[in-house]
Amino acid sequence: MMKNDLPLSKDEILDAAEQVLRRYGPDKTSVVDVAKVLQVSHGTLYRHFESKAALREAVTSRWLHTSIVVPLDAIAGEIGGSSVDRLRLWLETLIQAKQKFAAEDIEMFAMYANVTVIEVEMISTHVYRLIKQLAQIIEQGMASKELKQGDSESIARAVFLATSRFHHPSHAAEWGMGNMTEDFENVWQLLLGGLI
Amino acid sequence: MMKNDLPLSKDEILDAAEQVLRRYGPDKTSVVDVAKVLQVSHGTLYRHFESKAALREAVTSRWLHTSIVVPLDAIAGEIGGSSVDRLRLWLETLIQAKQKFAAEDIEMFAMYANVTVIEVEMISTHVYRLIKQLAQIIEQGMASKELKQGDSESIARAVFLATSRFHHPSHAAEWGMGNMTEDFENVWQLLLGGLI
DNA sequence: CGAATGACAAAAATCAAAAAATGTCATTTG
DNA sequence: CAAATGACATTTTTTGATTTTTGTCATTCG
Repeated sequence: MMKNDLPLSKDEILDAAEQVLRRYGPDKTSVVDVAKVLQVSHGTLYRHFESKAALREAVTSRWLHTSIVVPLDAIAGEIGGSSVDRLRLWLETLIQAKQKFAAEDIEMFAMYANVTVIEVEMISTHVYRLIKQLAQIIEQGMASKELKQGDSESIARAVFLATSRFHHPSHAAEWGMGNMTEDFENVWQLLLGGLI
Repeated sequence: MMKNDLPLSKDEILDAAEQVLRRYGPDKTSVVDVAKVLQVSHGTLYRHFESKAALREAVTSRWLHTSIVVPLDAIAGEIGGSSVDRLRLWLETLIQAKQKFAAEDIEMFAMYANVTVIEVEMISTHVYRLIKQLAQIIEQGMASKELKQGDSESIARAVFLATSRFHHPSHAAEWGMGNMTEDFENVWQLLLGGLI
């Protein structure tokens, strides 16, 4: 029983999976539920994804890309203007996006937090991409003498790691408790001293 | 049925609890198990601790104090010598202690990681104590002009937060994966730039 | 023939009954 | 009489039987 004659695409499956996931949450979502939405048999989904884990990873990966990587890339890709400002904007955008999703897109964030623990490979790739963006900003700053010279990628990684508490999902419980804004401001000032 | 005529002390109970906990792990340890070791009835323990949670908290608190706070206090309390060196030593000692316990004293570390999530009050007190130690080192550095002037406590807090990834228990899974040593070195260099 | 199906075995989640643990307190003990 | 007990009600965990879900693949469909 197929929905229509068009062949089933990966993106259609991801759309359905994301929709079901948002409705039922990551724990209560089964492959059969996803298949039902698409009006196909669950066996069909296994022609497109190796396993349920692979499907979850794909959903998370796409979500991370569109809601985190793309917006940040727009900032990192800008040319001209102050690198320091752009660096700060990039970090604030990352942090706000994570904290906003943790509060509002709860089911997706729960899945992402889970995947972070399980799918180490996929997450390191994602993190590496983000660090590359940071390095891009930092390189520009070095070129314009706005920032101290140094190995942009090491420094980018250090900046990313030093701000983990504000964007890593395993700290989500602490967000919204203390003075996140003030804490970030202090860390930023400290890092800035090492950067300029 | 008492072990002997001496009245039961809190420390005796904590010793027994810690022993049972190390043997069975935090999940499988019951108040009755602890009472059995002490050869008293479990009701007796409730004369000394309000609840099982309070007992767990007390065990964790004592463990944190002797294995983390005291050794670090020795470093923070030293007088003379380079503050930068002491600061680095303090951080390395904290990080090594945490990572060592995560690997070797698995049951106690599991309980501590758990308590970190549940007993927010107790952990903030502990963290505040550590930040005070850091501030002490930083103040000395400021007095001797080794470090830039500034609000020592804000800076201490920023240093602590910026190094979270290396000592916060919710990152324990990541320890022993990548290049923790190199990553810390890079973060340290970055922070140092902001400090001196 | 490529895409989809659905029957099936194996693995995992669920649920309700049973067992164990927590926490209270009237009573006992030294 | 201060300290400890252990019987008891309540809550939580365990257990094992049952159901659901995952993943495979021989067969069907267009």
